[in-house]
Amino acid sequence: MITKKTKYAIKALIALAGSKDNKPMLIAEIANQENLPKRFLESILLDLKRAKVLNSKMGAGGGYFLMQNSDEIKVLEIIRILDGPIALYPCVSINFYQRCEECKDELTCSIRKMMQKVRDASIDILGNTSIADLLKKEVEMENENNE
Amino acid sequence: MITKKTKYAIKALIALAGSKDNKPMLIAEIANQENLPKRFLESILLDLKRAKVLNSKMGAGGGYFLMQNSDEIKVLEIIRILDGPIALYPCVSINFYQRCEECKDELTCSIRKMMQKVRDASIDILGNTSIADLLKKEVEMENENNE
DNA sequence: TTATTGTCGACTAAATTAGTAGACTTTAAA
DNA sequence: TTTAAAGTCTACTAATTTAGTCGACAATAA
Repeated sequence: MITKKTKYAIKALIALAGSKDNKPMLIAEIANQENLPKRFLESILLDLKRAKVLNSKMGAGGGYFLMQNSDEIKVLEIIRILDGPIALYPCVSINFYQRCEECKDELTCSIRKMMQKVRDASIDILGNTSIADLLKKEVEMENENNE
Repeated sequence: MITKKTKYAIKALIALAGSKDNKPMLIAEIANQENLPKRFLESILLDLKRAKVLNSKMGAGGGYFLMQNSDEIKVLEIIRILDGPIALYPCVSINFYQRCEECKDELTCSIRKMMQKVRDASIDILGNTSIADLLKKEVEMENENNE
C-alpha cells in the first residue's frame, strides 16, 4: 500500500504538468482542482521541492511549478520521496534495506527471493510510468468518454 | 509492505510443510525452529486455522498441521488472510475495495490504471507461488551452499 | 508598504502494528 | 478419573505511522 501522501503528490504533479508553459500554480488552485486538503497538500509540495522535483516562487504571481520535464518524473521516484520503500518487506528494499531479525540466513530465504520478484515487477512498471504518461492517458480517457 | 504477521505465517507454513507425513507440530516447536515470538505466533496460527489453512489437535501429541496440500496453499491467499489487500491502494483492491474520496471519476483515473497493472503483476507472482514451491526452493539453496 | 504566497515548527487524533498476559477448554494417557 | 499437555479466548499495551491542522513567519511583486 502507498499512502494518501503519495497519491496526492501524483495528483498534484499531474495538475502541474497540465499547466500551460509550466506557469506557476497556487497551492490553493491545485488543492481545488484535484480536490485535496490544502494544508496537507502544502507539506507534500514542500517535500517535492526539497527533492528537486518542484520549485516555487513566493509573492504575487508565484506558486509551484515543475523543475523537471514531466516525462522525466517517474512515479517510482515520487513514491520513494513520499513513502519510502517499494518492496513488500524491508529485507528486499533497494533504498531502505533492513535485515530481518528472525532470519538465520538471508541468502537462502525463499520468501525473500519471491519478494524480490514482486519488487522487480513493480519497479518495472512504476519506473517506466512518468507524470507525462499519466496526464496523456487521463486526457485520452476523458475524450473517449465524451464521444 | 506486508506485515511481520504475514512473514511469520509463511515461515510457519514452510515449517509445517516440512513435517513428515503432516505430523502435528507444537506452536513452541515452530517458534523455535523458525525463530519467531511464541505468543505472537499463537494468534497467527489461530487466524490460519479459522481460514481453514491449518487444523489443530489439543492435548498430548497434539499441535498444528496443514489442512490443505502445501502445493495448493498460495502465498497470495496467506497475505490476504493476515494482511488484507495486495493492491497499492484501496481503489484497486479486488477483495478490500474502497472508493477514493477525492476522485471525481474513478474510471478515467490514470493513476488507478497504473496501480491495476502493478496489482496484476503482483498477483501473478504471489498467486503462482505455493508453500511447496518455497520449501523446495529453500532445500535447493541450502544444498547448493553445502557443495 | 502592503497584499500575496510559500515556509517552518509544533501539535494532535485515530489507526495500525507487534506484541504480552492470564484464565480457560479440550484431549490423551496414566 | 485425574492430570498434564496443548491449543483458545479475551483483554491489554507501547510504539509507530498516518493524515491531517494551526499559527506565526519570510520572501517578493506591485
